[in-house]
Amino acid sequence: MRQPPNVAEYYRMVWEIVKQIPRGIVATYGQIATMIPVPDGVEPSVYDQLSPQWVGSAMHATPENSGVPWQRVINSMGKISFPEGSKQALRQRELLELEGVIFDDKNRVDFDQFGWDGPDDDWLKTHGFYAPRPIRKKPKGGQLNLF
DNA sequence: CGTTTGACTACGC
DNA sequence: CGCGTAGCCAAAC
Repeated sequence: MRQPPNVAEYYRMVWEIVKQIPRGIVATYGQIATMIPVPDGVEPSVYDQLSPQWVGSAMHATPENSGVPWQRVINSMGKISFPEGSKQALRQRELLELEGVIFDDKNRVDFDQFGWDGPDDDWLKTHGFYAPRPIRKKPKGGQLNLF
């Protein structure tokens, strides 16, 4: 399945979540997927496996001028998921760099520095989404929050 | 109409 | 976070 059962509904949820990603921050396809409840009729194992691609499809289908910051969603390797050097990849990178996101010499973004932690619990509760799986290994800003 | 191709990720080396 | 591949299937060629 390259598309979820309820495409329109699923895409709507994806876009709603992506709109919450702050400027200068990036999230992964899989991260967005884990925030959305498994659709009825879909096996959880199947969902885990295909949902990241569904999110990718949702990004592909993002309407222009919809205000959805599609450029802030990249793959789990911290890279842009368009062929390197392609017009679309350059476009996405340009948009992110304008927001202050930095790419290393291997065209990767450091999640410890720019990774998203997800919306606040209040927003998640209100909209019925789960908190995303942690993408950063180190605390934000590398600060020490040990009391 | 058969083949290729995905805005992906987890997993095994 | 190196590298290759399975898993999935609608849609484009």
